[in-house]
Amino acid sequence: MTAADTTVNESRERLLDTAQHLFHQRGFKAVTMQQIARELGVKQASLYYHVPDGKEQLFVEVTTRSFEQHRQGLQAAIDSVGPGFAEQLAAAARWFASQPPISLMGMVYADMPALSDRNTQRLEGVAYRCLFEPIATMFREASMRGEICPMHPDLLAGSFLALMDGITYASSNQQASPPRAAMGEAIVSLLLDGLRPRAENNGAMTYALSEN
Amino acid sequence: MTAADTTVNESRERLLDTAQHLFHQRGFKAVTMQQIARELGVKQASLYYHVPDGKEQLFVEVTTRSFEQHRQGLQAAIDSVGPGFAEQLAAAARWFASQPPISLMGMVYADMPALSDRNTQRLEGVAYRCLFEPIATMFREASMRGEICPMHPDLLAGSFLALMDGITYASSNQQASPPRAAMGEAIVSLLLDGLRPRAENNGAMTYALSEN
DNA sequence: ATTATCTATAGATCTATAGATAATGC
DNA sequence: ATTATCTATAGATCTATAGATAATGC
Repeated sequence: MTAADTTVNESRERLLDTAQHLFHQRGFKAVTMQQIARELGVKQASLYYHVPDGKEQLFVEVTTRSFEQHRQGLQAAIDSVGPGFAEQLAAAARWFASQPPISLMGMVYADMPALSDRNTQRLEGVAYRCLFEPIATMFREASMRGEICPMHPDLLAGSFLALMDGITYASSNQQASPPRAAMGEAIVSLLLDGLRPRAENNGAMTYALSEN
Repeated sequence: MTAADTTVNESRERLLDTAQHLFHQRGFKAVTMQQIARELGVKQASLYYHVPDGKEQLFVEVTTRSFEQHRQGLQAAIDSVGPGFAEQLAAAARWFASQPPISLMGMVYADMPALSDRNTQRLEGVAYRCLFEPIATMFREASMRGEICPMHPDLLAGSFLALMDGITYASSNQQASPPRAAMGEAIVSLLLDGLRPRAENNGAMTYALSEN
């Protein structure tokens, strides 16, 4: 515990990565320490050497880590394209499409209720700060610059997150679904221009109706 | 089993209602037979008289029932407003806002992996037929009538479902969130007109920027 | 005789701990 | 001596079954 604090701990990192992957794919309750151990090729009890505080703490740690990564990547993506809102929204969508799914709504539905109140509150706070806040700020600033119609930034941020979360569902569930990046682009243009045909149709629409 | 098939079975209905409520609020794995029994004021083992095929079959039954109810209500809502797309979309949104949440994405994330393959496929089929199909058809027909820009109806249906699912999340999670019906309206106008300011701004936007 | 409950419990998991064991570095 | 694993297992759940018990209707 003393020297390992500073040293890069290879085994522990592998454990966290594996747990993160499994948890975010199947949920806290559905994943057992047994399964994580099997994936790593060790015995279940051996995990507790690296994670002495147990399964719930492990979940909180990897989820927090994942959300922090999203905050950083999301902010970098938004900042990388300058102050135009349409570009920022597209950059945010590309970021989500490039990342492994988070199933935010699934977590709230199934994982949070299984955690202690303290951990639920903590994770909700992290989710707010890392995912909701950066996006709401983007909408709020665009609104103040007059680039978008004045709608409640919180509602827009929640809608955007729900849509990004939904891309996961569609692409895992549907047979022969389009790539996630293309779905992200289509959703961005939907959010920008809406469904109603415009007089000045400048061809921003992708994803035209094919068959079915 | 012989006479009870036709007779309305009061206790069994109460059991199904309670199970449906709990399952769709917390998920298949998180809800125990113990909890369902406690809610009903009976002992856990007594449930098996009404549901001899066990917990998983109970989940499949109540989820199927719930999806069928959605199909009926959704179709009735859409049909009740005639052929105008904007009205149909608003009616569908009102339907979802009026119903207890389904957490469709949460189910796919957490519940499906815990079921047998057979039951997963069955429920996916029911979800497709009851939720996805009616909405995709609405978009497809509006598209053919030229009322909306030509975008892939499946993508639009998935996006709409994700947004309706997301309303749940926002209204359960956010402090002092607006009522679900108002969020539904705002999302409909967002989908119709998009975020970009229009020259001919006919004031369809609700939910104007307030504070924060 | 049928219906609907109950008590008791087997059997299956799952988390987490205790203590042994092997390998590595001083 | 420290690090990282292992075996073994206690203790807590959870599902589902077996068989007893009470109430109702013929």
